[in-house]
Amino acid sequence: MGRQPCCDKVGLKKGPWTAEEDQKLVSFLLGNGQCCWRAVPKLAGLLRCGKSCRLRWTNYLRPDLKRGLLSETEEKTVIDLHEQLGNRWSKIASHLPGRTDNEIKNHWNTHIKKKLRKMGIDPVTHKPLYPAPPLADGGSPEQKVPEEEEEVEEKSSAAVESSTSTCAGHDVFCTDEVPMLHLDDIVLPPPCDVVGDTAGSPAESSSTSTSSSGGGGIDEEWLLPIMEWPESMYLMGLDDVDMVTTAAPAMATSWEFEDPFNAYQRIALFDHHHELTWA
DNA sequence: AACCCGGCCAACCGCAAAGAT
DNA sequence: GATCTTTGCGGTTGGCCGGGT
Repeated sequence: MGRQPCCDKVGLKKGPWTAEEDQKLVSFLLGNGQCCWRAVPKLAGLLRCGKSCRLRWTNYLRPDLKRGLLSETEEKTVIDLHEQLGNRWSKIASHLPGRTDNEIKNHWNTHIKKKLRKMGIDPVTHKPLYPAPPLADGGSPEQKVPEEEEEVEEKSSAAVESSTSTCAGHDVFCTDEVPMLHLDDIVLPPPCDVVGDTAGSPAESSSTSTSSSGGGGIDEEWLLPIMEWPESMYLMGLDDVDMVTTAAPAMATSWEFEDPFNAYQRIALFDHHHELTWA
């Protein structure tokens, strides 16, 4: 009964990922795409189980991830979807581009749940925690909130209104608020002429990483090796994985983990380029 | 300064679903 | 159709960090 845990093999590493492991995983996945997760750690030279690799990629390393707290609109969407779908975090996440199910789940448990309770709303049923008097006719009257919570209630009344009103009036999700890369946005440049085009990529929000390049924009040192990959890698088969992993240090030299997502957006461009060329 | 406590979030675990044979 | 393998999902945990005492 029950399957063996995939990570119980002796010698497999657990716990937090190191920058080096991240590099290996990203390098491998960018070079080879997402294939069989079980084979990924071996091919990428990682002492992790495939599951752990997949999780790390989908929750943290994926180029299209959006970081930071959920916006009010996103939060509203989550509440609305949760009412419809329950704890189906992955379904909910699919409506919020750039957000992961794990992120939403965490945010729900740490922020939204609490918020709803303070508002007198049961986060499970999305109904008032404190039942209304039976004679209430039509519509649900304002639920009585314990005195200690009234202040909070007042402060967030606007939020209550918006979140609860979404149940009836919410029509379309505002995914346009999420800056995502679309195929149309990507001008596929000739392989050696990409730097200029990507300089205005939508990643400006995280452009604080000026630590080494000083230019405040694209780190060409970093970008060039990446964008030059396809030329050689298209010629590689899976047997050439070693080449990919040994090529990684070239990009690793200027890998900026303090603000990796500026870079990741660039990787996304590369990834699209790569995929399209493959196709 | 030291300790405690709670919040937060990355990562793990176990199960279920989907896919392959 | 049965069995096995792989992937995906949701619940839970563990450790770090900041604020309070």
